[in-house]
Amino acid sequence: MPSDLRGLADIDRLIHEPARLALAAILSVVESADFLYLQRETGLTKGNLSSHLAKLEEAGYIAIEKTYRGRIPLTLVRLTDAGAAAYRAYRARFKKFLEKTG
Amino acid sequence: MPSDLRGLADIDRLIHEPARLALAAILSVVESADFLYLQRETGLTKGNLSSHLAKLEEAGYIAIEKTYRGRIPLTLVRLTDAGAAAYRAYRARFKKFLEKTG
DNA sequence: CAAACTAGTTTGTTATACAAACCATAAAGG
DNA sequence: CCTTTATGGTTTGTATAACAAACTAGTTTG
Repeated sequence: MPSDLRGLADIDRLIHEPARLALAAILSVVESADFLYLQRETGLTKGNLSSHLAKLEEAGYIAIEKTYRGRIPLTLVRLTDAGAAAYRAYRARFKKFLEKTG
Repeated sequence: MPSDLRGLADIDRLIHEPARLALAAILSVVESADFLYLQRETGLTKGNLSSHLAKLEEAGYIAIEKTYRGRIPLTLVRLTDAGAAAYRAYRARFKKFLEKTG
């Protein structure tokens, strides 16, 4: 039991943050999503979404592809394998916590 | 589904923080605990434990009683009703997220 | 009586999340 | 045209935050 609690300390903070957790949850089921879709779904401002995406990209959890729809810029985001694995691990870790402390 | 994700944004950050989540988990099952016991269980330094406890106390989630064991100071901590309710709500919220995004 | 231990708190640094301002391009209106 | 208005973002600034390290105060031990 104690070890389960201490384990919380080294949970993946990158995914633990609610905004990014929501992003991971969306991206885990959609192949890819564009910036504005993510903004609508999460309710984040553009600024915050941009910086959260930057962090996830730095970590290698997502890949960002900047392209165009016609001549309007379009930013496509998808979860990398590493990102999907991190998300799964996070969920498993948290689920275990909820069960053990049920 | 979107509404479930946006709901993450207003999850209780005070409890969401892993160190405090561990504290809440412990306190939810022990009636009361002293400072050093909490430190051992969580693996936190005294400084961090002290400041996390201060935050939980400010929020009214815990009550701190400073007393003595012989002539050695002893800090006893227990979850308030509000704290217990917040912890339950947090768990319920997160459990729902895990289920919906399963 | 000095060293070391117990039980914490205060202080300082670094990182983080969020909001607001900014920038570039494109379509629309007069 | 050319100047608003909308689209699609990025950069910048600020207030909180977590964490570690230093400090305080009293106590026991050698």
